[in-house]
Amino acid sequence: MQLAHRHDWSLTPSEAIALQQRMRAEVIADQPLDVDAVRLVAGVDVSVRDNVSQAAVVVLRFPELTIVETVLAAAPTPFPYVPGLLSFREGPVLEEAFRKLKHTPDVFIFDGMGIAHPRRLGIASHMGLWLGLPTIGCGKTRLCGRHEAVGPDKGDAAPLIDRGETIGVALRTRAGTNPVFISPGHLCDLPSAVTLILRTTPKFRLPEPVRAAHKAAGAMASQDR
DNA sequence: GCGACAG
DNA sequence: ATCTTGTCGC
Repeated sequence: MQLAHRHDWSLTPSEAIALQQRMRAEVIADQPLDVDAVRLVAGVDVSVRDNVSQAAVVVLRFPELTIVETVLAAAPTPFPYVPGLLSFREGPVLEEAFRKLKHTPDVFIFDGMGIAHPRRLGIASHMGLWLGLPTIGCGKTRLCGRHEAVGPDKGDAAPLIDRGETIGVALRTRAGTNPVFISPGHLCDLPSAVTLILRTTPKFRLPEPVRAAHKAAGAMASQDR
C-alpha cells in the first residue's frame, strides 16, 4: 500500500519532541471503530540485533485470525532507545514495511503505546498518522499514567490515568499473567480498542497479530522485562 | 536534586 | 529490545 510522506525521520531528540507536540493535534482518539466490520487486522513489531532493526507486519483475516500476508523490512537502527521517542527508532523501518503491503488492513495493532504517552503520541498514534488508518497500542509494560489493581479474570480492566486524563486501560487478557496496556492509536476510541484486543486474544497474553509479528521479526531469545 | 522510563 | 538454563505449573 502507499502512504504519504509526513516528515523527515532524521531529527535530534529535541526536534523529535517538538514534532510530537505539533502532530498530537492531528490524532483522533475518540472515534468509534466498527469492530464487526473489520475484515483484516495487522500486527506490527520490530526486533533489534547488532544495530539492525528487523520489522514485521503480519495481516490476519478477522475474526478467523488466519495469516494472509507477512511483510518484512530491515535497516540499520537509526536512533537510540529513549523513553518517549520510540517511533524515531522504529518508524523508518516500519514505513518501509508498510509500503510493501499488498493488502490494506482495517486496523493495526502495535507493540507499544498509542496516546498513553507523555505527549499523547506513542508509536501507534504516530504511525497511525502516517498510515491514515485505525491503529491501537498494545504495550507489555507501562510508560506513563497510573492505575488501580486489575481484576483476575480475562477482560478485567483498570483505567490508566495521567494528569487527570484517561489515556488507556490496564487490561487482563489472560488469567494468571500481567495485564497489557491498551490505548487508542488513531481513528479509534478506547472502548473499540479494548473490544478488538479481546477478540484477537483467544488464548495467550498478547493478541495473535502481535504474536505473529513478533515471531516473524525473529525475536527468538528468552524475553522478560 | 531524585525517581520513572513503551521497545 | 537483548544477554541466557533450568524449572515450576496448567
